[in-house]
Amino acid sequence: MESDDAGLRHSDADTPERVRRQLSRLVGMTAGQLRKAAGAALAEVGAHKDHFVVLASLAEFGPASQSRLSDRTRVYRSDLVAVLNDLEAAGHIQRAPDPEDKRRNVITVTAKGRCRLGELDEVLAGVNEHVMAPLDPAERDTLFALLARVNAHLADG
Amino acid sequence: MESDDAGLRHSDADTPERVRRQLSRLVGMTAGQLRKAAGAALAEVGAHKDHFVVLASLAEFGPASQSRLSDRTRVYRSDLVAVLNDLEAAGHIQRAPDPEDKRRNVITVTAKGRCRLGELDEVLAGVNEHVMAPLDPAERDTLFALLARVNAHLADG
DNA sequence: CGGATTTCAGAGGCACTGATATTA
DNA sequence: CTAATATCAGTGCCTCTGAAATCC
Repeated sequence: MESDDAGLRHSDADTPERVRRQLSRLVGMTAGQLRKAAGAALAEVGAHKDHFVVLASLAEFGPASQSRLSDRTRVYRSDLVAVLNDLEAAGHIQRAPDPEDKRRNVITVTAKGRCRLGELDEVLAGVNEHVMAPLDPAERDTLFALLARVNAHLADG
Repeated sequence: MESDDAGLRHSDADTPERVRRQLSRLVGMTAGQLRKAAGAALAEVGAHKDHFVVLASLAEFGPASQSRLSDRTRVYRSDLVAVLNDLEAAGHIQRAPDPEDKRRNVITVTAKGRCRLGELDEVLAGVNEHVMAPLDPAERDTLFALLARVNAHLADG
């Protein structure tokens, strides 16, 4: 079908084919736009990408130390500190010293935090809907599946 | 078919579904990995992403002022200066004052520059092959087309 | 002692803005 | 005077590294 490569041809008349066939460029440009869209939407409600990820991980998998949270969310330990400071100041999480190991903090999501998570989830659902508007449901699944395969392949090697 | 969402399920057991269904996260992670792969491969031959883009644009569309080059490549005017300094020092391009408008420099790719472009193209072709290894040709086309459509849609709005 | 955890301080890449000097 | 060009300086976001302090 012609529509398969229509997107490619319509993209940049000023971009050489050599450049256009670089997946890294196309993915990079798209990532930048998505980051901007999600970042702006979250900023409107005073939130950040990592706030959402951390709250979601705590809500779904339960309390954890900062180290384990870092592993689960792929937010670096160093950066996690500021994120947790924000969430704690807003009353969305609680930081309590672990009685069994005084090196650790046990992070727990509060009721207010779960509410906040719902709010951020709605905001991001709106962004997702806007971003994937040109794709029908089957195409969205396909896009996710293809990206996930490339992603998993690169994570291994 | 089950294989359609297999990639999704196999991705992160530690990642909440709320997070996993954010396209911005999946695209962002993939972009990071691709950037690393391409960046490392180019660094091995002493090159940079923008060197390739600039050489390709000059080779395909001919000489241009820095301002026009910036428009064509989407490399900012400010950042383009350093890129052109590198390329000029290596003898890959020539910077000559425009006789018709003394504000402008006319940038021309040299024979050595065309040779360099071929070299970088091969390097990046290898990266592309490695990165898209798990996808068959039809899937690669589909991925490009879907991303291009999302991309074009976001570029408009 | 070696090893894990939290924290801070900072490097480096990329996208982007602002100011300045020069010339049209 | 205005507009455009090349250049330089610097901001902000994100990924990631290194080191210090505390505790096992």
